[in-house]
Amino acid sequence: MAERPDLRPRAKEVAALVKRIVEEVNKLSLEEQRRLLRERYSWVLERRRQPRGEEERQLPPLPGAEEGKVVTRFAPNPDFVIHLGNARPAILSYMYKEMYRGRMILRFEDTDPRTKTPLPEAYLLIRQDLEWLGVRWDREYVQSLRMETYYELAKRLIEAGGAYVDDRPGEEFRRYRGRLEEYPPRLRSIEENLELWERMLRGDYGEGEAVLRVKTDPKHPDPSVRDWVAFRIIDTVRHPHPVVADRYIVWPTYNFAAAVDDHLMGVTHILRAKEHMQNTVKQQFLYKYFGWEYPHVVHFGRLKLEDFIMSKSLLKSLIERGIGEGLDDPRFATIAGLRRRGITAEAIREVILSVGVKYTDASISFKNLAAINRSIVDEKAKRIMAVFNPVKMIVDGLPKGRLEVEIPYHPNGRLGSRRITVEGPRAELYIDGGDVGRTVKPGAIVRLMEAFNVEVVEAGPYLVKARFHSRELEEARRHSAAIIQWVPARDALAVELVKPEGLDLVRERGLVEAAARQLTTGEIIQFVRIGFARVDALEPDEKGEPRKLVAIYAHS
RNA sequence: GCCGCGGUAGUAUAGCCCGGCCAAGUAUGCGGGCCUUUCAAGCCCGUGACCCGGGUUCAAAUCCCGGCCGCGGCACCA
Repeated sequence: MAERPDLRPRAKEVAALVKRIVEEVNKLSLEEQRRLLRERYSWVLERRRQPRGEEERQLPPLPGAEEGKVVTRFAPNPDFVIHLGNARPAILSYMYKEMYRGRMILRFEDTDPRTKTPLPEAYLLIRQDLEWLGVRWDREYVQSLRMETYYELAKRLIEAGGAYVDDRPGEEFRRYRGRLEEYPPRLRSIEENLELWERMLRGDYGEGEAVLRVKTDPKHPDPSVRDWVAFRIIDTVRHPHPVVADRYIVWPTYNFAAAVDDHLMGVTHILRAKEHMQNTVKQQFLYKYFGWEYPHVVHFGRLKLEDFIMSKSLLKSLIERGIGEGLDDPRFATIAGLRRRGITAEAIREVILSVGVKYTDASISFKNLAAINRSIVDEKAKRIMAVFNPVKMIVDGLPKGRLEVEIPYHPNGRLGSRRITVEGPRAELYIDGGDVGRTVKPGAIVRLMEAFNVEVVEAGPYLVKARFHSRELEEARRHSAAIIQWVPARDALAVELVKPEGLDLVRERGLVEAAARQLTTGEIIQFVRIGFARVDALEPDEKGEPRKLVAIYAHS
């Protein structure tokens, strides 16, 4: 019917016909049906074979977007670093800009030195996080450096009769809420407003003593829309701004600054979370007064990482109380925190792309993120042997002399290899405490991965004694031997694996093979049979030699 | 409370605008198997969803109405 709309008026006839034929076909045997299908209707089979939904995932088109003319923006408040939730508008803005070969703007919205005091280092950290995410922008603005522009626009707005100075206490305004038309400040002349505005700028008013309000619909169903505040006074002597200190006391609110900037900067498409929906309504009043055209807006729901604290203020207070190691604590869902625990930018981009632009909130589990990350990291991560809660194993009966094995860093062989040597006839090495008593028990044949097989003689909690059994892998297979990782005692390096678990950091201590000395900070590796981890530090001793490898666990 | 927006498997998403190629696709998770010098990866099989109720229609995940549930906003925050 979808293909032949011309048949629709005769749907009843068609339905009857279909029914008859289906009955007829059902009378045939399965073999008969197959044969007929192959001989007479092979095109049906052809079509079936085509996989569905295999096309590359793409973002839905942007409303009103023109190739080469799209301008998007990401406008963070530098009072904190960005987290996975903020990454959504950032990445989507960037992807759409790329999709339409447009431009992207990065704008720091730092117009509240009092309750959302900007963090001086955040300006840089946010840029770094964005760059790491692969987000590239074309122009950059800082709102606190654009105050003169806002003042000028405010004046124009007053001149257009779109705003008035309200020098009464806030309660007074609220009292008039139902009959705003009669609110005395609202009735002031343009001249009077201009004069009062000049006095605000001059510093005649203190905090809370005067605001500039935008004249909106006094009967708007949402009371917050009614004559919203465009400028207020902030005592910057007491609350200095990290960029402009106490140079200004009259500050635009978010709705004024953002609205004006979006137009001035030529933004054509605003991609933002749905908590801003009411703001669109408010800002449109300004656009009407100025005779501007409002950009296209795309709203989407929140993106949550399950079991992670996503709230900025909560994260902030945790850090202030000294819980956590800072903005990049691996327990936090900040971009820096995720990076530090081995989540790649590619994985984050993929999650955000897969979540797309829906109104509904999305809650991603870490397992899900990990699955995506694993597929990215798997082919690049060196396989390294490390043992935790190490137990010493003494192997006797080895062939005399040097036993040298060359082990590739990755089964695909593309990551190079390292050599590990063992000295016969008696070797000391360490195995993972978790294996002792399980697969490593008296009488068992165990293969030390990539090296040789041993027969366990004694398996105590602190010492395992074993006897060399054979070299060949086939021999291990014949005995269905467990294959375990191990570390030669001679030049083992201390390792600490930090596992973020909820709000805890569990530290597991162990030993890692000597090759770990060659790793670099930031590298993502896989501890064989344990999981993926990111090298956080190679701590040196007094002589500058690596003393300990610190890695943060990512996922299995 | 008022205003706005949503509701497809455990999770995320496709399909909804424009009703019939949808007895609903994909990814991940989960269960099982194969393969493998890792408990990773890979391969195969299985699992499981249109919030509820009415209506329109030959035909509803898709359109309409009602309900329920969830989210967001209601600042001199952004």
